[in-house]
Amino acid sequence: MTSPADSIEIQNVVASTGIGQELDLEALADDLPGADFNPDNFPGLVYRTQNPKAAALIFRSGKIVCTGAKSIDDVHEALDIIFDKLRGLSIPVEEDPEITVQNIVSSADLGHNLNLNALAIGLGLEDVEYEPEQFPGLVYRMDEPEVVILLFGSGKIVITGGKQTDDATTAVEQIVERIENLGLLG
Amino acid sequence: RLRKWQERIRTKDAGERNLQFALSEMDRMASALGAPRSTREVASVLYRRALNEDLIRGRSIEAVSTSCLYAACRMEGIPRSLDEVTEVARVPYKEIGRTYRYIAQELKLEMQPVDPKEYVPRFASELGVSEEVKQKANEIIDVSAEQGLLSGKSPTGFAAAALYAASLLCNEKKTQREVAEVSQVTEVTIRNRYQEQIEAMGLY
DNA sequence: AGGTTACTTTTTAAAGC
DNA sequence: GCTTTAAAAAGTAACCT
Repeated sequence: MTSPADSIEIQNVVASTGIGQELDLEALADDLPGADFNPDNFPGLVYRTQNPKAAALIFRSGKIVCTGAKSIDDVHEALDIIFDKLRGLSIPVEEDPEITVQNIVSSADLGHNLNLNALAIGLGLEDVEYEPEQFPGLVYRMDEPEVVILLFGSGKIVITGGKQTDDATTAVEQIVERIENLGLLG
Repeated sequence: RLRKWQERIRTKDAGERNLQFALSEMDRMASALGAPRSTREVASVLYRRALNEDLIRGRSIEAVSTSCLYAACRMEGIPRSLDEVTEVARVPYKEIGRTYRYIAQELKLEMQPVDPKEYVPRFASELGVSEEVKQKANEIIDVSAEQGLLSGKSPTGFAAAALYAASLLCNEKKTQREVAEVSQVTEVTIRNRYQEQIEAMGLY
């Protein structure tokens, strides 16, 4: 028997860090092949790593946002690549800049179709946003852990807003229990 | 002290002027949408509640007025789709949707999802089909919704497909194009929902 | 009629308007 | 509030063949 918690897959990890050094993004855009910098549109320089696949937003302040990685390890690997590139450009970067995970997006499968109409009423209309005319997913804001869950008619779900790896696991266990108690799972 | 008093008067006057503007806007849009007087009254009550609870700060009067009217139509059981409302509104679709969700949440309206059957009478009369077609469409909606086909689907597209299917079953055929026009849904969506619904009815 | 692309929702940091 | 980045879910839409 496979439980929904076993179907959890991390899809995206967002993290922030900083090199503790101001940067000249115009010069960096010229020195970093593949860098996208359009200060008129957005103040950050966009740099993409291939292995692991991730995108970094580098700011003038030296602060960096990394997104698109599939695991926390990948976030560290991607940022290490960027730190080394900067060092290669004679830009001083601290030994191990602190990296903070800001958001983890995961997907999972409850294994049964869901009646979203009944679920909206069962979970409580005050805690739920379900507007199928605008978006097919039901939006449920969970308090503990503090995450947002998108539930679809297929039983597939998305858990986002968590900062720890096990937030998604706890959230899935909680939502499965609530849906089961409502008699709305399978 | 006098300044504060004057400012209060000014704010109150501005609020009253804005309220009059909001009421006239809701009236204009309600007329354009063919919504009855009761709907305008519900919408104005919602707007006054939003005003009293200070929900308009940081939002445009237009967006709040439009959202109140959209919510009122739904509460009265005679919904207008966001696309239809957008056609007579002066704010974009996305802003109406976002403002509506905010107002519904803050005023604790506890809005139920729109029942596709609520679109049948209006779409049917615009198509000029018989009472039999309406009844058949309602039956198709109930049967396919019971089989779980409604989850995540647009109520407008669901109603449109049911009316298309019903018109065929009752020998009063309306083309997908005709149904698409009155429902503001694409023919592709009608086709997709139609296929699922006739299977649910055991009619393929 | 089908296929591709792209937009809707949620989350999160960053700097600045 | 907006701008940008990534990712999943499923529905709808626009455009092309």
